Amino acid sequence: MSIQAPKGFNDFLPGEQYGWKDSYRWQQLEEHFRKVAGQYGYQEFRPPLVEFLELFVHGVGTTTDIVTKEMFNIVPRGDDPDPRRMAMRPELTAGLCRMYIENGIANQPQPTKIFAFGPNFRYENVQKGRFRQLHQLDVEVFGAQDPAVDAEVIHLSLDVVGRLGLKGLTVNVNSIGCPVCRPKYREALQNHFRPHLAELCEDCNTRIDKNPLRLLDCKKDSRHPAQQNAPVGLDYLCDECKTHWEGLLANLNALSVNYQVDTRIVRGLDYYTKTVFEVVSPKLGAQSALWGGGRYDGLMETVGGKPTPGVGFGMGMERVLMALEAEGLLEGAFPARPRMDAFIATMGDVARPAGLKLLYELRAAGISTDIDYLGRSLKAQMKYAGKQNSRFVIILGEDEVKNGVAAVKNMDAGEQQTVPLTDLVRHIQTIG
RNA sequence: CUGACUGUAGCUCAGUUGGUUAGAGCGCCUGACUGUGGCUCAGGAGGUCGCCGGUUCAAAUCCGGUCAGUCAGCCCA
Repeated sequence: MSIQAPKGFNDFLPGEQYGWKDSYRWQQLEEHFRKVAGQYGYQEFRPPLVEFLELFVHGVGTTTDIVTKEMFNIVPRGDDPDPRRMAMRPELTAGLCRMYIENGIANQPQPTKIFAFGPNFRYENVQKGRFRQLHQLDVEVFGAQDPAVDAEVIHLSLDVVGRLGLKGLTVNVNSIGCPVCRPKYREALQNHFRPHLAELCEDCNTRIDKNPLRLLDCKKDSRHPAQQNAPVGLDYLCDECKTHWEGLLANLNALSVNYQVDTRIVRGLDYYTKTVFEVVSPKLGAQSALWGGGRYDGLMETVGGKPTPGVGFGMGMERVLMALEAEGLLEGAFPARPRMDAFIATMGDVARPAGLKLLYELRAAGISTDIDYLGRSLKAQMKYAGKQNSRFVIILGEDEVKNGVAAVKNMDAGEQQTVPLTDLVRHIQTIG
């Protein structure tokens, strides 16, 4: 084997045989997302793929796995006067906050409703549904704390996949409070788990001081009795968070969103406050989360902006496409590749230049057209046109050129007629 | 990083208890008509059997190592 793609980096090629890696399906998923987000009033932001490392450290959180062990770092050249490290973005939210601050978007009409999508990079152990270059569809709302916005964002995310036919998903929601109430809950968790530390795993022993909420989503110790009767975060919410939580549920009910309250989801990113949610599919194996998100009212301040509430989600494009494939919905979700309108088959040295001239005339008229570049026989050109699924084959030989006509074969009907060159565009547009 | 499984043609895979020029299907190219696709038929191109070493008269096959891939732990999208 010669050189291969790096581990966790996928190739996307055109062709249905590539399944969820079919580049045409990716193109359609992106267009679909643009359309749905547009209908909800969201506008596209395009953050760079690289930011200063500092932004992600502050934005994503110093205790997160993403920052502590999964960052693709970029070390500046030795002769670069700016010595700051940069990093490939591991997620989109931090960069979007930076854009919002740096461009003074807060001075535009609020709230700011953003969609974005593209590749993110995490130095992970590769597995089914988990890659080092992963793609996300992302939505953020800055500048509104109304729980109706949390509900809108959740509804939007479900709408995106719902319109593609994906069903049987579980929507888990929870509230993890705010800087006012979370310390009390953290303390309650620490007091609850501390007596059992000797029986818990190494990670849990570290987490109890750094991030006790994540004791709850430890898989190793999930069956430990201390997990079963652990304090529930919802019981510790302050008045403001409690009101927000109840408002969220009321709004979700009003929108007929089918959700489950799961008090164990806490999310792996530090910036969340109040609402957190996760949507999982039963069809994906170990990496079952299709998307997740929540509210992060403190994030904008953390990365250097004025206090601004925010809520959003990141949806895994690979996982959505894989779930569609597992459900047999890939063909149904995305229409078939558009056909070519015409293929020009020429014979001989006289017809060739005439064919090339015609090729560009048809293209200029908006007719998708191709021609043979391998000097093949007429038979082989016909065969090739058939494989390309062209609607028409325009045949040019010496006789046709001499008479200013072309033999036009309708490949579906198998019929052929003689058409004046001056009438070709209209002929194809009429029938096609 | 740990564990399990897997590496043979572009793709999906056969390959017997080690034995001569390593096979099939699909795909690709050419021909069966000196100007007509899909079907059929004939032919062709394409492989240092992941790599290195060992055992043997002989290794795709057995052994060791190594690299790569897949899935799982962990974590998340």
